[in-house]
Amino acid sequence: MLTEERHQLIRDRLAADGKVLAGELASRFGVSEDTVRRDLRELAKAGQLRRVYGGAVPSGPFAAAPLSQRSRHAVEEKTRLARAAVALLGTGQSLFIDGGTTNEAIARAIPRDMELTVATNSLGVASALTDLPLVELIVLGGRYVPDLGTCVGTDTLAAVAQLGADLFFLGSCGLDITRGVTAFDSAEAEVKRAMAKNSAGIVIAVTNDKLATAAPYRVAGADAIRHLVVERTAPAATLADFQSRGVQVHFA
Amino acid sequence: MLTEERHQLIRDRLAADGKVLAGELASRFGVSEDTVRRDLRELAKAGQLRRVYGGAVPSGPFAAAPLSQRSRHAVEEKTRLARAAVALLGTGQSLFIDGGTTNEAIARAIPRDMELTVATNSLGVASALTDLPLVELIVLGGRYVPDLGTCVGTDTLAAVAQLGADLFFLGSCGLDITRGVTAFDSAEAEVKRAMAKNSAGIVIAVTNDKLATAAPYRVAGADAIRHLVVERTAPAATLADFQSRGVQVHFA
DNA sequence: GCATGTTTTGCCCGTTCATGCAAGAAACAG
DNA sequence: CTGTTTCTTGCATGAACGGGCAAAACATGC
Repeated sequence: MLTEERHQLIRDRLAADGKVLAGELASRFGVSEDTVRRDLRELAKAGQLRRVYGGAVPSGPFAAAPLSQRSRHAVEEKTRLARAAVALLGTGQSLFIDGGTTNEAIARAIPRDMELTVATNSLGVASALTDLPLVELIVLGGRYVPDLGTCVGTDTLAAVAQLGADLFFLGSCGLDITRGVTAFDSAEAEVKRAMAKNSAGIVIAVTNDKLATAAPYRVAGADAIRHLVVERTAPAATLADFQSRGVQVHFA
Repeated sequence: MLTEERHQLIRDRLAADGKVLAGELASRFGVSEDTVRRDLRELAKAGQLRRVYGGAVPSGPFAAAPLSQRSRHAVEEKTRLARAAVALLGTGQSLFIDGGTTNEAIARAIPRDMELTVATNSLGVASALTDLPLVELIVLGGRYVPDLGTCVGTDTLAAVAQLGADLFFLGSCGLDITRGVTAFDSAEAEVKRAMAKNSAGIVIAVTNDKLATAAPYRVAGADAIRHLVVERTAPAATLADFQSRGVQVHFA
């Protein structure tokens, strides 16, 4: 039984059943579970499946949920980031919040007794805020983009143009000291630019994997950021670059 | 049974039924209730559902009422109504859908392979539609009203004015043969009127308790309704009144 | 054929993770 | 207010995990 042969069978079985179990594969292939675990580890590294305790599940296309599941560590890390980001808020402020899982975590981290006015084009953020009695919520409508979980387009831009905010929580982007804040989608970037233009300060909370990466569309320069919320393990050199541009860095 | 697998099944069931019960899931999965509770807690932490006493409901505006209040009969009845309402749809049509639990049930009942363009001011309806790959979703933004679960105001009206639809699913209102369709809120009624004006036909699906009741604000006359979807147990006399005004009555 | 280096595999061990159970707290129903 | 159900927390147990190691299988060069 060749290694490559096993890999192909695992892929097939995953596509057919939607999951595989390490123990089951071991007995089916006649190899030890350690070998199967190694196979799964390699396939996961290549992005062909997602490793979970006890086996593996498909990655990507099968993850139909808009708030696609991330690893447990990522969830907790984002929650920590969110708490630190919320600490920047003052009662009575008005905010723009756009899309991304980190921004959704921030929305969930807002305490119930905080009075705010929030405008968002993210359905996830909006849903999280509907529970909060003291938050005045303004939904920025438009054409909904499933991949982003947000609304974009001319309608969205028109709605943003009529509003102003103290802070703008800018999410799910690439962040690079020279290229600044960048987005993966043209229409998305346009909305972000409009929000940035109409707010007094920009807040960005990112996990380490987003630091020092860049996407095609430019949103704002690094010096436009007022607050940057990062993990404690973020590389100090990168942070120093941002700080030299006047960015205030906060640790989760 | 993989933990991840249970999580996916819980998400699916929640999307299909609008609720899950801890005990029921435990026996279905063959695990202890503690494990199910842990699953629900994790999913709630990730923002994928909202935990309530006895089980969980979808996150966002669905969750306003505790589980006890959403009686089993009402959920099942609304699901039946929803199926009958969806039968009125044709591929490629464009729709307005406004708020209300019945309209949310209708949104959830739309099959995955149906191609539609849907504009809605209800966050609950929008959330339900984000899963559907062939639905072009337009979110009608504006000031969010927690009690209604919908957006209203001038922004909403402006967005509606730019659109047209084949059918308008008008929800959560009073219905009376002489006073017609009525709403509880002034701004809400205004949005409903705008949607009615820009659509070719109005569809109303109601449970029996909404028949022959009226609210302060008038939306449309009884003869403006094209399709009325009701329970099998709806009083025949009332239905005959509507039919004499040219309303097509459909039973769930 | 023989020696050598590489890859694969199985085993061991300390660690992490999922699960069920028990006890106390909280929420609901009557 | 009282009893019951459900929930959370802590804990113990067994399964799954990753890393290290050595043997086996394989490839390569002489």
